[in-house]
Amino acid sequence: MELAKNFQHNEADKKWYNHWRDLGYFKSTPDERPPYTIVIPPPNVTGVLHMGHALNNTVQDILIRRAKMMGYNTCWVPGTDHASIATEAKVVNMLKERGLDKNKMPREEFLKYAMEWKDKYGGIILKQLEKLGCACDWDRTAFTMDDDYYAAVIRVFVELYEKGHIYRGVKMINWDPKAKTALSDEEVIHRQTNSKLYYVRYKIEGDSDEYVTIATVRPETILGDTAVCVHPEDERYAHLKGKYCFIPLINRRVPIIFDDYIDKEFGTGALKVTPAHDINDYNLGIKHNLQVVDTLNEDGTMSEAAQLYIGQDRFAVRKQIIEDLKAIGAVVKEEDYVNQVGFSERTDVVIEPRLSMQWWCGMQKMAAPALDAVMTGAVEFHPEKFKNTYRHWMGNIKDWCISRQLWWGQRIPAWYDAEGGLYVARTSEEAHKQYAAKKPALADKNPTLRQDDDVLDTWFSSWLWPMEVFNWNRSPENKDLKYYYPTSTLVTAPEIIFFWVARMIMAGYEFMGEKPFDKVYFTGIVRDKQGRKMSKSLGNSPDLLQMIEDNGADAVRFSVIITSPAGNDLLFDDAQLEQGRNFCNKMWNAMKLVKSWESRTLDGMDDAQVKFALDWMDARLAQVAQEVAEMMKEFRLSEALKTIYSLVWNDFCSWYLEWVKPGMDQPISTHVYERTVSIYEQLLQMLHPYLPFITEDIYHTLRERKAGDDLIVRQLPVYGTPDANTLKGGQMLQDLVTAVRDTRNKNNLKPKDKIKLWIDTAHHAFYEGVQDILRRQVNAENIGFTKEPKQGCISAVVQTDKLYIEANAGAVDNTAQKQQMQKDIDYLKGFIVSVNKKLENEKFVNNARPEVIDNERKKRADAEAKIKTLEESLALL
RNA sequence: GGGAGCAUAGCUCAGCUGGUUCAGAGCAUCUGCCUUACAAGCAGAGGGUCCGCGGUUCGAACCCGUGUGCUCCCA
Repeated sequence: MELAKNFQHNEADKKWYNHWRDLGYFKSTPDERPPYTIVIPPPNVTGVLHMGHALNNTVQDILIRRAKMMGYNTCWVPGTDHASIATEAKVVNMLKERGLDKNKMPREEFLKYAMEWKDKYGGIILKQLEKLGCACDWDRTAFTMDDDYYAAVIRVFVELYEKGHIYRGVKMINWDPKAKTALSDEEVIHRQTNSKLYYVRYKIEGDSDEYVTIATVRPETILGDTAVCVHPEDERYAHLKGKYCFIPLINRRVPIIFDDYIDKEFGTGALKVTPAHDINDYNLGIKHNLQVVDTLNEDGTMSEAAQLYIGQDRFAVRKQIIEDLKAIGAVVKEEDYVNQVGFSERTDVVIEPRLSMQWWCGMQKMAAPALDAVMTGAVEFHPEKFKNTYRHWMGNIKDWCISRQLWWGQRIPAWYDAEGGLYVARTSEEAHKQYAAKKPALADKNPTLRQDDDVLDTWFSSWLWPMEVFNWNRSPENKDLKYYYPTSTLVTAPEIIFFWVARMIMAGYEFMGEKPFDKVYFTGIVRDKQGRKMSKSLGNSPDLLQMIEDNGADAVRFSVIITSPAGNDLLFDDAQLEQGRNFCNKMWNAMKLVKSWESRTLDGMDDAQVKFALDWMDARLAQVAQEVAEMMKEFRLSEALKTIYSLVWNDFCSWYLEWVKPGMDQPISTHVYERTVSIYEQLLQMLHPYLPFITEDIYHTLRERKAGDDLIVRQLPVYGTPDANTLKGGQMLQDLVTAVRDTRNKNNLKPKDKIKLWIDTAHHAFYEGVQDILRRQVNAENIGFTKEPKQGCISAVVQTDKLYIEANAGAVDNTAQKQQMQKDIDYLKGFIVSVNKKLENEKFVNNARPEVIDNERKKRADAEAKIKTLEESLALL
């Protein structure tokens, strides 16, 4: 078979993904093996694959594939999240394009459109994950609005209500005037914003022409002011005790109140109090029994209660009211001011604090075991630093606003009767039963109970994800749930530690009595070369699918992992993509080389000459396997990949293959060939979780495989302890080769110029074993041993061995070499001085550990020996 | 305002319990090679005040303090 010049990723990606899937390698059913389970952080149905997903899902795929090769029964559950706000907005837009209006259709009709939209677009992102190579069990694909899932959410709501965790109440909430819904605190993003601080004076009641001046960045809320507050110890205002002032433009008479909540230094020290539109003002209002005037409509326009500007947008009014206040001389001054403004995570509009009746979930009780689990390490966080963040949030946790004024989502299972009575039940029938029990007299009059219009926060459904994807609600004792739960590892972004991770842990303990996962690995954030977060608005997010198409999934995976140290942000750069591509090419070429030997094998050849290479490569494999295992335990994926990369490129390609390479058209020992193939297979195994496609492809190209012999399921071998001497010998051999090549370079000897190499060494046995390799690697005609300096040769030193290079070339210029040797000698002498200082220091000898002292002595002895060798060689030059 | 983290080669980062064979890797750069798998390559090389200052210690990239700069989270 003629092999392609390069790895053809387009064909291979498709071919092997289908192969794995069709043979059922992604599927999992409980058996006697230990499980390794991951539930995908469900991407939003509205989304398309971006770099963040690429990183997150590549990490999960690596963990899954590695676990698969280590004998675990791996189960990676994919799925999507219904994303209440985002999806509803998309569907509303779609309707608008078709000339339809959500507000003019019944709820059921809207939901039909929404479901239609979800069916059409909701699966796109999962299809894209296939392109990346994700080994998900597609038969288990879940969705947070599936019927069973929906029922689970309702059940949880009812149970928590019955336990007293869930309640209904009026509180200050974060209102999104675009989506026209309440949001939880976590859905508000605070951003530094350039604003203006306006100083406005309010006339004091009475005959005198006295004013009190307040400062505000939201002048439109003046119309909702119901007091002015000052500090009780502020002498400037002491005389205003018991007085009233008038809100300008509308002349509302409001009291001047005193409270030590006030910061005397801020603004004028006098605060306008708007209980309906600021949480702190609201609290002040309760304390001082103030009137509440809600001046905003749900869409962010002014309400009738504002008296002025009714129906105009809040930001237009902000400008207009200042003009109008100026006209009556009420504006004292204005200045630039930088403050934090809350924006909606989904719609990016400015959030309005607003008093509103909503459903709340009490968090304190559920937080306790969840906090404990992470602090004691029952649930491990990687990197550990996130434990701090978690503790801080859990320690200051507030009740969760779970109702949303939307239709797309689980509708709140609460019913109201005509008198305002409330019934929380899983079904309408049950609600009616409750009603009948409570009001038997009215029950047979066929009462109408009205269900709450609102739906639940999406996170109120996704916090059940690790249990509900295994059908907790339908059958809590089912064998999948028992086998796969708690799941093994959750891989997610630190930005949703509160939204999701914390709440899943709470739900796990609350409903399962058990944590949802053993470990959480937080990946970094994907940034561009300049360190900016990748985002749609910046347009700095590359087209991932195109990137996969152009470079292959393996190169993309390589690039996102190689630059992504555990838990740190990832600076994405095309250079890494190229590195990944080059690496694939390198492996392909190595395969071609090995393949070219297949037809040249010869039984019974004497392979003593290359035995060292085989032993050394085996030792390196064992060593790296051990290192990689350690790194993977700590989620140091990037380091693990770097280590394997270097093993493949340097150890295997640059050294090993050269060491065993037969001469032009020469045969290769069958034994050496077989061992080489086996070594390559082991490298492929090690690498497979990171670069699944090319490794599987090479695995099958390397030799014919029986059905079912696929790399994805081939079990990793168990390696013994690598032989330290062999490893040391390999290093020595490499040092020798490099030293001779360097010397040749420095003396202008061309690679083709033949040399003779003489060695003065005490380690004959070692050289016997590697002589032939060394000879070929430095292109020497002959290697001999000597005890005497070789006159007329170029000399070099490796450790304490002296090398003499006899070249036919003309006069050699050894000035540079002399300088280098002298430099080395000087360095070593300095080194010995510092070691001696230590060894002569009584405090060091008395305090340091014995092995440290021994090591220092050994360093000194080694350095002395080396100096001696160097000096002798130098004298010769 | 509260909390967390970071600062090491041009860039991205390693450097676990302090011990000059410990100042490292990859990429980039430079030099020489179209050497019989690979120029998407091979062989070599250069490159650092380990952010500043102070302290602890026989000894500090590493520990402590402090300053500066940056990032993130929370209010």
